[in-house]
Amino acid sequence: MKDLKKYLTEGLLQFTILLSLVGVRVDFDFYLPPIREIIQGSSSAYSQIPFHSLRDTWEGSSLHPKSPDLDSFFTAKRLLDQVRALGGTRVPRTEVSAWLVHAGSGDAEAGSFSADQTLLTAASNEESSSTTDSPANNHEGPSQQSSRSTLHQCHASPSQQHIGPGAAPTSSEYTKEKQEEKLGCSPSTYDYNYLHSESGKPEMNEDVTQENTEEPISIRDSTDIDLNASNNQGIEIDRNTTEPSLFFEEFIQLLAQTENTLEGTNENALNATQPPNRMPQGNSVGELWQDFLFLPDLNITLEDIQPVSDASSGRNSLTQNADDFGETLSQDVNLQEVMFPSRREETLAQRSELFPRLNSSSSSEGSLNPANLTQFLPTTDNSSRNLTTHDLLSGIDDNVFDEINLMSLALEEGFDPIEVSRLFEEPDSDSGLSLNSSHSPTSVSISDSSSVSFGEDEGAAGYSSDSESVLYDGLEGAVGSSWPEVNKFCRLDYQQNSDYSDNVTMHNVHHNHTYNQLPNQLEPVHEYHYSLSEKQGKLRSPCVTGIDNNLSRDERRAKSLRIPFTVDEIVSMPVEMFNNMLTKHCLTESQVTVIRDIRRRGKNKVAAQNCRKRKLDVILNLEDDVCQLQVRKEKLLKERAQCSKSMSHMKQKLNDLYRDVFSKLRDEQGRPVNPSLYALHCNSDGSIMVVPRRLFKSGQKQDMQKEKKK
DNA sequence: AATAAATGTCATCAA
DNA sequence: CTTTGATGACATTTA
Repeated sequence: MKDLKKYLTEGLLQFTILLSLVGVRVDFDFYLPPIREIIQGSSSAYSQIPFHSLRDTWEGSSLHPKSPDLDSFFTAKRLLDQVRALGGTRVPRTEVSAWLVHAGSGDAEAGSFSADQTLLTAASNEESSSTTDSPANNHEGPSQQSSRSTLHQCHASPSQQHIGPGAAPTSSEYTKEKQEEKLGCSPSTYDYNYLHSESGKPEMNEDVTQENTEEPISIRDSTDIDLNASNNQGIEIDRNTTEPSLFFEEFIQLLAQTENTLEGTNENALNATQPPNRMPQGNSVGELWQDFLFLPDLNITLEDIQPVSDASSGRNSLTQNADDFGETLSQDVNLQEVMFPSRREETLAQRSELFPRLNSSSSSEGSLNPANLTQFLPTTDNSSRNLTTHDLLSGIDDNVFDEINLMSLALEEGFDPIEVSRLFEEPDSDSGLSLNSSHSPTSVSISDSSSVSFGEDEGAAGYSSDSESVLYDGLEGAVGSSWPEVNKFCRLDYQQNSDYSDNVTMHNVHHNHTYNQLPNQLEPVHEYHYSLSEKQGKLRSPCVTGIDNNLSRDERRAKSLRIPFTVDEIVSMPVEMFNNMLTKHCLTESQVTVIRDIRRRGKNKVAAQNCRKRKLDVILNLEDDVCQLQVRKEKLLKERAQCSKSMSHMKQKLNDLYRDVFSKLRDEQGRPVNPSLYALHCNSDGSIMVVPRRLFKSGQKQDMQKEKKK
């Protein structure tokens, strides 16, 4: 029993990791510059939120705007476009989220479309039906339609929250909105359906079906709405930006629920499963993660999960979820084969490359069976996501898993950065894992550490000598590797240089300390390294150089001084913690100096980024103002021309009238009145008098004088 | 190799 | 006094 629980828990953990990772990538729409501007407005820089701290938070699981993962995003986007081009039906972008979540949904096509089918599965089935044209999918029962209606609702509703005139929240506001949505502002039906159908409890989904069938919405409705919504970028964007994180969080909750289900009984699961909209206030992703990670004995392998899913014939109650899970897996694989048979092998190959890393990074003693994992991985996506994340999966490299492992480790340690750093300092510890054991299980730690850290071409920096290898021994991961940014920087290089670790083994590092403006503060050994590195820097292999570029100078400096903190930690930690760190640790003077420099520079870097962003915003705003003023000026000029034209017209008419009046005027003798001698004077009371011009002029002069006096 | 843009860094000021 | 953010100016990196 407990083993089953552990297996499933571990499997779900891995699955969640994959899902969350994929979700992160899908979230890239958020970083499309124009779209982002639409959402956040142009004043995001004023939010004063350090980018790195934002991305280091759970909320900031979204990527840094400048993250190199944008490449992955664009790749995924291009692939998605290809998918759309393949199928006759154009896939709305909204469906991407659904596909991704489908990985976690219950048996997608295990049987007929029953009431317990998840809404997201329904969505994915819709896609598969439209793309593969499977006959089975053509028989769509009312329950499926109802599920789709739910999908439609949950997609439309949250997006509308952001739609509105002038809806351009700043980044902080945007984050707040996301949090509000996560806390239950999103439609309850959506959360309810999603989570309960995920748990695979038919009795729960009956309610869902009843609820949904009240308002049956056809599949096409959903699609049409999505397509229409694509005309409105706001809708589309919001959907893409809010849902992935939502799914991720809910998935974590689902895992906890699954845990409860396995621990207790099935009937308890119903009670334990609460509607997501009643999610406790403090149930942040981090807490959920923490709760999850505190579950005992997570050390299981996917290999162990496989028998559970294979036991579908048994169909006992405890393995019900696992059964559905396994069926989903195979189903997804089949879908992939149907849609992209040519890519099947390629994808599998990439995944099998991935597995050893996952294996080594996920559990020290666990041995993942690539074949099993191959079946496992596709669950994170279905047909469409296989396309969009074909590269993404390859992008989910060891670094990502390492990050997660580091985070979990950190959580287990109470997230004490010091403790985490100590973990990193254990050369043989798999918990140090991160960059070490993942990409090349066979390589030794030293070689890996060097592979990750060295080779920046910056200035005179050079890492080509073996003499400093001792300095870095066991420090891998201590600097800049436990946070997403650095790992993401490293990712592509890992992918492209799968065998490079062997090469890198030969490259140990020298550090350039000329960067420091106060070289006298540095220990003499560093000066020595600098002189060496300057000479040998150009001799480094391009492979190492590419990886080395991923570490900043400060990171390398910190590494060289054996500073047991990451640059991000040093920069982003609060002042109190920072001071405590300086006092509690026996740091040398040079270390303290470097740490302070790192902190100062890191802070200033963020400040400079904000400042520049702000300046750009100001410039853009001024340009906008100029454009608006020019438009207004042209408009005023047109108005003036119009006015002068009408004035001349009026004058003409007045002259005509004047002449007409004088032509009919006669003096006492019946002679016509000379208009050059007389003028028409309009009194204030509206009466008109014929006044001799000299009197009229003198009267005008008097009026002028009076006005001047005033 | 030259160049512009982007980014990092330092000095300085103000809060 | 220290810390932090903002910003101009300069340096360095990147495209």
